[in-house]
Amino acid sequence: MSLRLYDTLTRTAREFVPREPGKVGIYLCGVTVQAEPHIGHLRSGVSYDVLRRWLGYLGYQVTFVRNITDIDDRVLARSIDEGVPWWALAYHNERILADCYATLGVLPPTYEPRATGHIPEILSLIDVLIERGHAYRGLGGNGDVYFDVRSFPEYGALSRQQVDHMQAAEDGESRAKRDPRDFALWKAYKPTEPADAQWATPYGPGRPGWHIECSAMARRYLGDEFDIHGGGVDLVFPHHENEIAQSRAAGFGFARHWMHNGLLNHAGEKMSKSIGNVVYLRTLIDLGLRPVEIRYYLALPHYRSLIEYSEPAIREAAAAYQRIENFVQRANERVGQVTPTELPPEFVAAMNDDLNTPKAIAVVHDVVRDGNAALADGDDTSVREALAKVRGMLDLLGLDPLQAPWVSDTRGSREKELRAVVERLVTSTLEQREQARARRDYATADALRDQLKQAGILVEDSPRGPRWTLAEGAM
RNA sequence: GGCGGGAUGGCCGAGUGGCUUAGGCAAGGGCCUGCAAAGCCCUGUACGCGGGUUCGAUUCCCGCUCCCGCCUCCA
Repeated sequence: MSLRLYDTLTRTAREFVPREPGKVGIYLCGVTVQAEPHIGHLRSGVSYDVLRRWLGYLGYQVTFVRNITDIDDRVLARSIDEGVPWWALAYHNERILADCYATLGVLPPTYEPRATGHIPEILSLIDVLIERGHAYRGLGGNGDVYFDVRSFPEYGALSRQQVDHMQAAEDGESRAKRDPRDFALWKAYKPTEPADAQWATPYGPGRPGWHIECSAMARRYLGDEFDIHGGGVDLVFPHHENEIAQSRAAGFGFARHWMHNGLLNHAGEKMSKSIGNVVYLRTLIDLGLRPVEIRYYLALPHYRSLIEYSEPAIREAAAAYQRIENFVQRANERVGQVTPTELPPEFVAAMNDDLNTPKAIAVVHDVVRDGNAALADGDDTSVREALAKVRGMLDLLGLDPLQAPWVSDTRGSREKELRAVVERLVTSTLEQREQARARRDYATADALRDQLKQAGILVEDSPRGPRWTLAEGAM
């Protein structure tokens, strides 16, 4: 069974055929680091992380490039507002972004290039476009360089727009353009911008336009042609359309497959700083949600569907994840480490069908149910089998509770010792409780259980004796 | 105005021309338990509205309503 992925260019789910057998190159439009990322940005990160893990499962060697836009109008504007250097602002937010990704278990990309680190690549691409007659210097010598949309007949193919039907941008530079729809490859330095936000070039001092960096960096790390290009649906036009125009007009094959994730809305609108409806990762953590639960929430709906954020919905997702996690913990206590087994075919089929994670997770729940029944029946063979399957599936979604980063690393800390101490204390109390239960002194038994609960420890009885866990929010 | 996506049971969320019509959360009933927790079993009977195609449509076609996104910075 082969992987089928929806391709925005053809508007169909197509079989994924790598350019080179066994290898996949992916370019994902990352984030402009003008501010702290919100969970909408992070959703995109999680979606493509699942894709990447799945490609790895299918045996591909994945080169995953996710860029950082560290200079653009907004970064500069904000740096002036805040009175900090634009590069300091960008780096500060880049660190927060990296931290958020790590918190949600998003694997680091193979490369994470920054726009400002690729000025030479950008300039040489612009040169090629000028040479080939697809770009020109701003009329009247304004120092900008524009892409000539009319020179590229395919323009509009991705977004299915026709140049003539587009609303012309009414920016101040329109008089310097041959056509109002032409877009800037290079932007001349303006005195209102930070003095250090400029590079000397044959066209005059300035900085790159937004779209050109992706064309330049994708080529730098993935070559003239590569497998998959991804980003949010809000990037289809103009950003990705312009990338295609730049790269293909320059003579490169560019992306063979276009993927776009759905957005995350809040209060009926797209989450965005300017609308003011943003929710941050830390907001959710302050709500008592654990990162793994947040990841589950973001990974559960199909990547192309819209998520309308709401607190009840994310809490519900947390409860659903806990059900899975409960099984994994219990089963692990019973049978311990399991050897990886083949994944359920329904799971594989769902993932191969344009990454149908809701269906795939339904399979996880099905196996969890069987596993719970096996646990109740004391059928360790079946428990072991179910656990291996569940953990295998969860691992590909980045949700295995027994895998990093969800298990705490106690190496070199005293936490391990602390745990051992708690273990001894709880065990001793539980022994007293068992003695009380044995003599049918339930008042004492219940008092001991309540005492532990007060301390944040939940006790459950089973035919195999009591079991304890840390209560939710025991901190 | 142009281009796209969507409306599924109390809620979240897949999916399908008919067959026992995902999965989860919540709810009710049962089992298990000293009680509880966890778990297992059972129950609900949904596809925005109006037409059409069809033996049969939630699923295909047409129209309508409403929502979201893009066309300006945007994952």
